Amino acid sequence: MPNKVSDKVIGRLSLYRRMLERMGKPGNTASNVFSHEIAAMTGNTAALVRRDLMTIGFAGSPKKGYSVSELIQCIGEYLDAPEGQKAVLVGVGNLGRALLGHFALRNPKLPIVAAFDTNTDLANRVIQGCRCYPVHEMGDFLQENEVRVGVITVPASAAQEVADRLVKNGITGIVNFAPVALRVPKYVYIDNIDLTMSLEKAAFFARQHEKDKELV
Amino acid sequence: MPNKVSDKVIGRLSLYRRMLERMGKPGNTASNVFSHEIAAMTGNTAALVRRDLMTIGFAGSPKKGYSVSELIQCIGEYLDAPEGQKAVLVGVGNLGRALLGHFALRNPKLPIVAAFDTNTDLANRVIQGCRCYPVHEMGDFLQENEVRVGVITVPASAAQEVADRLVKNGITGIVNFAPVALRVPKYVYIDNIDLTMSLEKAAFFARQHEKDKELV
DNA sequence: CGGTGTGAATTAATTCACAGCA
DNA sequence: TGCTGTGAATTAATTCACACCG
Repeated sequence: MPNKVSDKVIGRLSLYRRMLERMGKPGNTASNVFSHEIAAMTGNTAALVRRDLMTIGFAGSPKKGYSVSELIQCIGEYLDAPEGQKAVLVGVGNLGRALLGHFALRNPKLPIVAAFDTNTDLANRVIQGCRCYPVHEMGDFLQENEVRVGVITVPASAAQEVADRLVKNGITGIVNFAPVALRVPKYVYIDNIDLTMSLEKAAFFARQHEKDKELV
Repeated sequence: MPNKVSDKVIGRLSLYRRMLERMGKPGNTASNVFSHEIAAMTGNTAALVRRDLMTIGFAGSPKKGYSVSELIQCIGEYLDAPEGQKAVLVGVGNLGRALLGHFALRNPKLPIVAAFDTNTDLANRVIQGCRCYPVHEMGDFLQENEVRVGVITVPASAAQEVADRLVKNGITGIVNFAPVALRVPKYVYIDNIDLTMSLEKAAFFARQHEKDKELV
């Protein structure tokens, strides 16, 4: 049904949800929010928040705003697979381990069910609550468990090969931390996270913005 | 000079450079590239590459394309601070450690010169080649070393406080891994990297794209 | 030809601005 | 009054398409 929704909208919805869940935590005092409040929490404008909610067909009332719990549920129905979705991670180096810890128990609808590495010493060890397997078992595992989401944290030199194997075994969504442009079929979604690029951008704009400092 | 260049252009330039450096590595056989080759390496279109190079005023020749070494140098002059730039990292947990390893020796013009953590057990330990200090020494360190770039890898609950202290002590560019919208003055650049969002996006589009699979 | 450089056109993303509602 | 929902306008990002060059 949700035909042609942009990457950016999906990203923001994910963020709205996380912030709303945090809101609901302590005494759950506020059961309603206004678009400008969501905007402030997430660093966006109120108009953009309303647009985003429009695209998932969620309506509020001018008087009370949006129901927090209903909105969380609506975003969940939109974003999550009803029966949940399994993900795997490939490359259990420093970064891989850190991410396993990071993702563990984050979204119960989207667990990382296995990790793979060429280092056979890791085989069957459990890291951050996630069991590791040797890479040669990856194909079978993906097929048997119908995994569709993969995280790549191997060195750049191995990333294309890993991507090829993931795609061959049914993965259609990838988060890639290796600094290479992976070549995959058009139907496979890739989100590239380039840490070096991010640092270099921050450094560049740190210099740019420093000049404007006094003006503000 | 470079007034009003977008975040995206800067990001791509950083990526072009990295790919070009990789090219130049082995026998340095190819000393020239065409825009469509850069495009293929980085997952962009040739037209976009040419536009980006236009914005930094780099010209090639129709016959030979662009000189690899000259282009690397030109991008460097554009992106890097001539005398280099120091960065720090705050929050030496799993993710922080992994990033220290990742950034170590990446770009010699942009070293991570120190890490900070509330855990005093880490004080003066050297992790991934980077010395750790207790957070209470952060302000002085930043001032004395004229640091302008910071990486935040603390838990969400501590991120705003850390950001405030960074900004107060002169930081104008931040890479933020905590899932919160940091409130900072307008002149401070922030790149938010939200790992959970990335995973959820990949999961969403994995499902979307699966439907189109046969069509491709 | 097979490139580059670039104005013009297009498409995507965001904001404006306002009617309508409780 | 202060919000939502949304068409229209605006702004940003990318692609088109073509003159020109060796």
